[in-house]
Amino acid sequence: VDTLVAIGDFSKMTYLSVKALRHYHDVGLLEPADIDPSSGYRRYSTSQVPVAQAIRRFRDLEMPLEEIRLVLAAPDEATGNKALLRHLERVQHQLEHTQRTVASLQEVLSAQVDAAGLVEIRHLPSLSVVMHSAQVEFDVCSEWLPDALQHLHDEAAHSGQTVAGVDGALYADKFFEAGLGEVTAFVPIAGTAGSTVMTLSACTMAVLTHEGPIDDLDRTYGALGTIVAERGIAGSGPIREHYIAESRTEVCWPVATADGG
Amino acid sequence: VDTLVAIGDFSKMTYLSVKALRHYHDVGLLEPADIDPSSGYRRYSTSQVPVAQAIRRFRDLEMPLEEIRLVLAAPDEATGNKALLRHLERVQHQLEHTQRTVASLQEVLSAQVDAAGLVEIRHLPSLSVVMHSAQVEFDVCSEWLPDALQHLHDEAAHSGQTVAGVDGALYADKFFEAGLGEVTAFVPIAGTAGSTVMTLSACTMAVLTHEGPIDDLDRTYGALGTIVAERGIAGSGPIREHYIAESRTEVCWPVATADGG
DNA sequence: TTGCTCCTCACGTCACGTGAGGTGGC
DNA sequence: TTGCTCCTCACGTCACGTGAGGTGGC
Repeated sequence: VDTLVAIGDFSKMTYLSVKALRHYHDVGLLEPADIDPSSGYRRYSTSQVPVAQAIRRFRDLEMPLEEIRLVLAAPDEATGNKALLRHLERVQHQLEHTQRTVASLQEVLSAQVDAAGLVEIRHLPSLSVVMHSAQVEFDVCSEWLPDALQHLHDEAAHSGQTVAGVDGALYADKFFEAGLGEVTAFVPIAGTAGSTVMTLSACTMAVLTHEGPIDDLDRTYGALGTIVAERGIAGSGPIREHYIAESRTEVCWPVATADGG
Repeated sequence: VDTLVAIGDFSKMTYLSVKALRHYHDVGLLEPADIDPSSGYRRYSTSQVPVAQAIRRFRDLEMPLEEIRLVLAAPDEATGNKALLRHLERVQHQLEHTQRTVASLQEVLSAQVDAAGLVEIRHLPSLSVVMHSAQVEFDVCSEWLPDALQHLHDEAAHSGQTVAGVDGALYADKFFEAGLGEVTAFVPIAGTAGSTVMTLSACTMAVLTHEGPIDDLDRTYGALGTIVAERGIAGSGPIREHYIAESRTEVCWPVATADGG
């Protein structure tokens, strides 16, 4: 009942290149309905047109072939839709990020911020916190962090602990340098350490407050790192951020102290 | 006067991974300010922070490294901005396309269009036209075609020719099958062939009218190709489109005729 | 002196694209 | 019979990432 067509015709019906179709066959994403045993010619059924067009749309949304395979092979529609929606959310975030990047590009191309007078060397006292650490990819951190902080707040409320300060996070060097590393979300808690409450030890850091769109946070990192390097006071340890308000973030850069802290 | 920092610190100041920084050095996009001759250690100047951050933003916008190099190496600002704006236009188109794709995804995932009753076998008479052919990439055709048609209209007006029909284009098989092939834009002209006016010879084609968003044009191709294949009337030659109105396109698929036309 | 940072290959990844060289179908 | 379509390798591309194996700096 199905009509079979050669790969060239199927290409025109789906807007997928012949090379792409052969690749999808190789990786088992879209198998031809039939293969001529003597010539090896692929024959596609016209009933495969819709799935091929769906694949093309997924690829237009930059969905990886493996994810497309999962969506198409989902045992039920709910499972497939869940994976699809997760990807669409990511696309949506990417879209918004791109638009903000375009909007702020001119500003960024102008000269570097001069923030020398705004950097403050601050002794941060030790702090009782609930915390959660994980290996996080740079690209997904902006999705991971709010979830992690929300969880910490929920747990604190649930166990009757009192939040006693502003949310924050620690970022291992590798997180920046390799694009993947340990990130620790923390929420300050009143009282002293116990089974769930940990202590962040005191340290001295150079602090610069970032105000404005979070996409420009790198500019504050650049300005702060520059000043620490110019003064020759670089220390070691994770970078720390304090989330004062929606568009107000303190960036804390480790500096060396006389006592080696 | 410049302060030099190691690659790890520069990574944190710019949000570029160490691997990316080394790669940019290898390809000559961003050279360290200094390289230790004995150890090979790269040293970056804090004054390089802004250009590195600009590179990161360009990459966020998927600008290829070669294009970034051109923007950064532009002899004057106008030249660089021109290349940048061209890319931003492409990004903007991509953004809009992605948003339309997301919006129409549900619809597309439903069953294939049944257009059997709407396909018409039509004998297209020979036609006097002004035309322009070029090798066009699939991805840029929607930008190329309006320009090409506009040029043809301008030339026709300039040489006193009368437009006598609706704009159209021919698409070689390779355009779809290899993602790159000959596309011919044409505008019908009153009168007969001369030095600039050519003749499209008569042919018989299966015609299906696409209505609605242009992003769904593949669905009409799929439906039309399916019907031609099912009836076993496939012919050869380029596919032809007629641009009747803003969201109304006739798709013409070559069919075989008794006389071999 | 001990780690830690940094170095250079060499190879892998992802989704195809690019030929080369050859056979099958109408 | 002649092209034209289709086939299978093998390798290239782009922008890095992933180790392996080793040296330098504080």
